[in-house]
Amino acid sequence: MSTFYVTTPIYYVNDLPHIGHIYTTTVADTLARYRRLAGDDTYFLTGTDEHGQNIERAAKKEGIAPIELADRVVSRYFALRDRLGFSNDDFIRTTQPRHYRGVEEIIRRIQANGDLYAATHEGWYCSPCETFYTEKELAADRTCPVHATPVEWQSEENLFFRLSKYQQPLLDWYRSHPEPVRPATRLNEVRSFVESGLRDLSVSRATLEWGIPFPGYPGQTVYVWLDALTNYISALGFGAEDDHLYQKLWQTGDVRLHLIGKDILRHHAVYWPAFLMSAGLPLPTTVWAHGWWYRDGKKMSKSTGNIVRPDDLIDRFGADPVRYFFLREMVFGGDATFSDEAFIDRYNSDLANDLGNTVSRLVTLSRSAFDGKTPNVACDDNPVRDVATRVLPEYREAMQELAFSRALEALWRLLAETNQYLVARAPWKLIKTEGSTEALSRVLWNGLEAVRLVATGLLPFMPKVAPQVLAAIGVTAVPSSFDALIWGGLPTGAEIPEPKPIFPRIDKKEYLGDAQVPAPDQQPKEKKKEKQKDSPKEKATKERETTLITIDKFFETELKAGTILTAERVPKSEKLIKLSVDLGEETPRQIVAGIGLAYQPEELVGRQVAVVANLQPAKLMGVESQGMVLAASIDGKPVLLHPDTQVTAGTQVR
RNA sequence: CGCGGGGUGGAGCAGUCUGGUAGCUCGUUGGGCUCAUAACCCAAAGGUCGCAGGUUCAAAUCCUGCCCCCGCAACCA
Repeated sequence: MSTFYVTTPIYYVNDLPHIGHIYTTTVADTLARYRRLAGDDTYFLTGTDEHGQNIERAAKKEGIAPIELADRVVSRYFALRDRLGFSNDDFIRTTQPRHYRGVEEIIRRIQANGDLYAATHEGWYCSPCETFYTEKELAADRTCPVHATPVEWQSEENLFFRLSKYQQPLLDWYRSHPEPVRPATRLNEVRSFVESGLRDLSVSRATLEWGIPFPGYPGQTVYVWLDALTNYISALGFGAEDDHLYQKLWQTGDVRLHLIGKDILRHHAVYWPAFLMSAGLPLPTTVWAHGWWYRDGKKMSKSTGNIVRPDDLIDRFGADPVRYFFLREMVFGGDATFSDEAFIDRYNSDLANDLGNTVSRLVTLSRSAFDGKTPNVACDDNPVRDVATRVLPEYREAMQELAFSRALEALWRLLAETNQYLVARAPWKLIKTEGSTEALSRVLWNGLEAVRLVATGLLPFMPKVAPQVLAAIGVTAVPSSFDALIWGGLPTGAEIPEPKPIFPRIDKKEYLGDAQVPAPDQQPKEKKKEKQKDSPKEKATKERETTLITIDKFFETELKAGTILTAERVPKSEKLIKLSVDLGEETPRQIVAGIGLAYQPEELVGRQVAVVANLQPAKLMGVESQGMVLAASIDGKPVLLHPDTQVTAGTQVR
């Protein structure tokens, strides 16, 4: 029995779970369930990354300890696990003692190998960011690209990992077989990154409090990736007295698979293997990166205010259809679009029509012809069986390749064949003309058997619903292995319950129509592509959306009418225009506005605009902006507001 | 020269590594069936595979150049 160890990234507790987490974990779960059924000694790990400045700061802001914040977010992940039926064998948190032990042990080994050295890390330091920037990263006048505040040249004593030493070993590893990084485009990407030269990596911070103390270097804290990546082995007991899981699954394991999003490819395909090489430990067998989900990538409908999150779909249709959609719609490795319309189309045509309806028609026929039971004679030689024996190996091959959509297509070919077969044999006619004959029994048994095979193949994908499908055709024992995945397993003469729709059809118009009516207390939200990456901006928007402010609060905003004196494009920027605006003050204000896609600088000069006058100055592309020009936003396209008649520059707006 | 992904019937995609009749799902049209969740079955229409060159007996696929779209970086203050 070979071992199969699959991991998701550990998720940063800075953010609540979102579609990206749900997706990766769903993939891992499906794979793990498949491998268990296939008979592999399977272990599935997920968890959370809980250290770092962001957590520290966010916790401080709320006046709670970082671990309290982490606990809170972790509880959300547990809720999600229950909701989506994730079958992870363990959940690692980087704040757990076992993880500390693992990190300490890997550092000990890396150090013993001479790959750690202390050096001065010099650079431009922004203290609000607690980050060093390179000259190139700074804004034009040497200010912080995030805060636009001055940075200082600081040097900090840090520990460095000799990443450069592993450039060639990594390149050799990429050449090894089977390909350690997949899909191939990602392998190319990472190879060209390594070929361009590797610099040693700083692996500690002196300014970081919330993290693992660096063993042997008081005052230093282990920096993110060395900490986080080690979870994959610390969770197995690496560095602990009892490390039997580590020994079985990692040290001598057959498959060590990391599923990741393509954004963290470099860390998993460069840093992590380099750390492992240095520590003298086995590398992952495969790092497999998937793409992004885009949301509503195409326009869904003309009416705005239509944001339906996966949560809503799960609430309404259950977790399994959403799991199905994830795995069927995205060609694993590529990008895909998540939209409600696509979901409903998939649900209706694949689940309601192809699967649900096929079950329904077979069950109805069988119950009426065979007294509420499955047919009493089985059949071993027919076109459905032929298709099944062809399609099942395709399904299994695709699953081995993580080609989930192909695996599902294969199962669906069997459903299509079943429907064709039914039309060809017309059992509903046989019932009328000949009654419950052996011939009829064979026909219906074949159809039901095909459904049984499909449902069995769907167990990894839809762990809650697939057993319901089996129960609907009289199979009450849920198979625990793919021994069940061969022709002939359907019991004859088994009781079948009264059929009820497992996948009720969704009325698309009604559903999308409903969703399009925003709740009364909610502003219509701007619809935009939503990347699954963390976006602080997006979160801020969410928090704001229903907040009412007092009039006093509003008057804190100083709005003025102003006249644009000059306008020019910010170099190298596509949408920024630098304006100087007369606000009735001694000197005109320099304001940068993101309206360059909608307006030409020439047409702006002389116009009057509404300006937020008491906004904290900020740097955009290195240019200071001392205010904000107000504009209406149509699908992100700005339309400037201006006074109805000419007014004196500096006139108050309220 | 910033990095990356993409351009294949109306829509969404596969196929490109390894050249050989252009494929899938949805949608459309016509027909069939009536067991079934307005479902299912059959048939048809619909494509200069972004453009231009090149290699080849043969190019969606390989080579060269170009155009366009989308993400990210670093931009709605």
